[in-house]
Amino acid sequence: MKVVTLKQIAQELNLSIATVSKALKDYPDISKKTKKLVHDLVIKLNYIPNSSAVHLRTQQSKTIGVIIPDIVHYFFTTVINGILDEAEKKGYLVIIMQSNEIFELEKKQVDLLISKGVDGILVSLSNKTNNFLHLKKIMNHSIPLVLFDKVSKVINCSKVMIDDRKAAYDVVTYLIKKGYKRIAHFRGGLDPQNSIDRFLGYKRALLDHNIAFDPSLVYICNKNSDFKDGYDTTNQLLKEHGDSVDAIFTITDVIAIGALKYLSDHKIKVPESIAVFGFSNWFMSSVITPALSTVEQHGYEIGRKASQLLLQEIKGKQKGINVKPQKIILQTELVIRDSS
Amino acid sequence: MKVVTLKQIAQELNLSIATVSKALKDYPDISKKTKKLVHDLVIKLNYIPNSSAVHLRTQQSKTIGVIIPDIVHYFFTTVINGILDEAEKKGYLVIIMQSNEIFELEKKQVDLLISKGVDGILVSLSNKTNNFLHLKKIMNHSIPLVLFDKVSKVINCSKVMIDDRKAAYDVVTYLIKKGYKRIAHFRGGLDPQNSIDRFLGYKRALLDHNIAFDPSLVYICNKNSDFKDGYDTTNQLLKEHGDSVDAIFTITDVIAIGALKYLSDHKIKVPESIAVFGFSNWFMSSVITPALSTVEQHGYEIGRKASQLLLQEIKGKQKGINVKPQKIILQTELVIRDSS
DNA sequence: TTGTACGCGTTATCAT
DNA sequence: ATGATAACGCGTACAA
Repeated sequence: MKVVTLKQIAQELNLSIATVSKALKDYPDISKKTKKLVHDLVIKLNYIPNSSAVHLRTQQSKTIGVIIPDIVHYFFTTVINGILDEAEKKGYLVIIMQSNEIFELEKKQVDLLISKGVDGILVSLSNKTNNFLHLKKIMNHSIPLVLFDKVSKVINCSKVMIDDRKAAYDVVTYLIKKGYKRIAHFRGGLDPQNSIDRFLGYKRALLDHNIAFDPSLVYICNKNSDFKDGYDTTNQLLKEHGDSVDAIFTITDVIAIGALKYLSDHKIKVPESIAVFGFSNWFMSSVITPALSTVEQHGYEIGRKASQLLLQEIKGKQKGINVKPQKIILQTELVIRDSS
Repeated sequence: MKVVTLKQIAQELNLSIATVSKALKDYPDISKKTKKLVHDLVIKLNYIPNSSAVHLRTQQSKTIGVIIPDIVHYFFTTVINGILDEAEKKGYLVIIMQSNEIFELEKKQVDLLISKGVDGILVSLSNKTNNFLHLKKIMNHSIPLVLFDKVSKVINCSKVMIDDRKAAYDVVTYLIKKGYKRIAHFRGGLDPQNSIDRFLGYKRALLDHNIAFDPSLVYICNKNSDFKDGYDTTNQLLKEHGDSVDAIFTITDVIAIGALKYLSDHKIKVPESIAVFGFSNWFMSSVITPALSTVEQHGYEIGRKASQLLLQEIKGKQKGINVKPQKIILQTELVIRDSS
């Protein structure tokens, strides 16, 4: 079956391409009769417009691009879900690219998306991203850009995120109120903003409640950011601090679950001997025993909002309105379960 | 910053568009001097070719489309990861669409992808897909199509899948050899091929080992295909069969974990009183207590192979070679842990 | 060695 | 009510 174009339809009906095109777009100056003729043949021949041609002509690709560090991550998966739903509703397609936490890749992917002529771009920065020329390039091309989750303070574009510092503060305050005093923190790397912010929230909460901040209780736990990291770091923690520690606050649920596994393997009772508190509310967290206390981060909502914002900016741009960058901070909530 | 086209470059250098274009493509009939001039300006102005124009001209979009039922699924996530890696390697972009297990959506998404002019399409069918005209349409447009995981026997295109029947057969045979005799099966819906095949493998294994097949031990467990289904169905199973049952084989790990949770909540020992066997080797399965026995399905590999196959067919088509549909069946393996 | 001219499929303005 | 025509940006056969 040959691919059907307006031209074929026009020939078949002895009409001009222009007329067919207008008939399909329901222009008022085309007769009912012709419109019906065209519509019927279009259905019969299964005509599907060529979006590249439309794109070239209209300067709209009806496509947005997304760059995320890692798709195999429950949290990102929920975000993407939100993005897809919102985009789909407005008739946009989504190109997804994975930076694998590699800065060079992230840069290349930006170029690819620009070359594709996407109408807008959503980015969650890789942990290794430490300069932002590629984001500037996006803005220089006046392509709407929205950062989500892993954002940078340096770039002046719309952002959708949570208040990591506050969330961490709330966790640690909760633990302190519950009577825990020696609270360890398994943090992420030194660069990512959310790793920094969660750490700062942790520290601030301690100080605000007159508990000395002990740097030796803070572990960087980002080898692979997986469950084994949590397992191994717990091992190290207990070796270095014995049972003086009475709680662990981890930067992700996966790491918390690694910690729980270690504690369970070594018959250390949770939360009696040590409490564990995670971050993200990975749905698995409610299923394990003991169920994990954690922070609900509303990934789907983050994706939906980011998509909405982007689509708004795209629309604004097309209308020639200059939309100001917005910063949306979504609320988080403590989810208290059995591990704390 | 205005968007840069070949035209701008040409004007700036007082050359024709054709010369600039050829210089960039390293045509032998362009002088070194001109090439250097062009390249330098291209870098300075940050020229990025417009892919829609290229697409229109070359009939290649360097883009493939993927339709999957549900992205928030560890298994699919790993598949997508494989797809992205392979596509990226060959310079292809990936448009991901989610059917949400809705047949109507799946059909619409096929149209969208065709209209986008993707060079090829990968589909994992929704559970509710019961006719295949939309897939036929893809093939009629002579767009390469590869089905993966959830495939249909009716359509004659390339497929990448596992042998569900054999995998299930292996599981049940293993359980029988271990001494389990009253083995329940929590299956999926009646339509999806892999649900059917796993069930058939289960049944065949029983019969081959002289264990009567008892239909009352088979539960359809697909309300949401989540952990709660497993929890509730286990409840129902025990209510109806008491402790005569000594093993449960579930269609997915998530459901198995729901079952484990129920058993743990009710102090029923696993595997002493009841063994549990899952399917997929979701990475969480190794972390819970007791660690879940399951079937490794190699999702990443499925994605990689499917992508490879598709890219091959695309290449073949462009060379005018007619590539025969291939069927790749990837090996599965039993992963024996503590729950069986 | 460089440039001219055409076409990919569509939209939209302006004639007829 | 319909059609001729130009334009979007690029690639390439052919002419100069």
